[in-house]
Amino acid sequence: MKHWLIKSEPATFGIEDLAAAPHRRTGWYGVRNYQARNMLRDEMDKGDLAFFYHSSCAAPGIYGIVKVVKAGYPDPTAFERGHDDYDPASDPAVPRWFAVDVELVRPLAQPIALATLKAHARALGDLAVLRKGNRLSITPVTAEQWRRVLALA
DNA sequence: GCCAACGTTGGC
DNA sequence: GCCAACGTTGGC
Repeated sequence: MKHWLIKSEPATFGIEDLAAAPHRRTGWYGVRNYQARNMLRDEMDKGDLAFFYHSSCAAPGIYGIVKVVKAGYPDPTAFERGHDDYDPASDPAVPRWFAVDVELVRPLAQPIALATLKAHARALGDLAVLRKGNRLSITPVTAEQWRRVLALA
């Protein structure tokens, strides 16, 4: 089982939206970056766990834990004419963009602020979300990093 | 709003 | 293949 960190802007879709979703599940749609696409398509497996991270907000940080409940499949929004994430270059016969489904395991009673992660940067090693200029919306987390991050909650 | 970092596009 | 221009991300 692998571990990940996935980012979302709470103004668009936050941990509370996931908690309110049917079966507390959602399709992780709209990723339009090839590196992240490759992880969705090739590396994320059913059963993997991920930190749910809020970005571009007043208090960025980790707000919950989610589980991958469906491995990579073609992102349907790429084929929806008129959808914000529609990509006319994505041919259904050769899909360009992928998604997974995630389910909320639990929100963190005490979210882990980005500032807290930074304060423990040394112990967390090369945690991708702490890298300067990091913009990837999906990043891998090692088992050791996962454990150490959780210990900060 | 500012700015650094990065990805993508397109001319050559 | 190079590289400048541009758009986006995301913290502050």
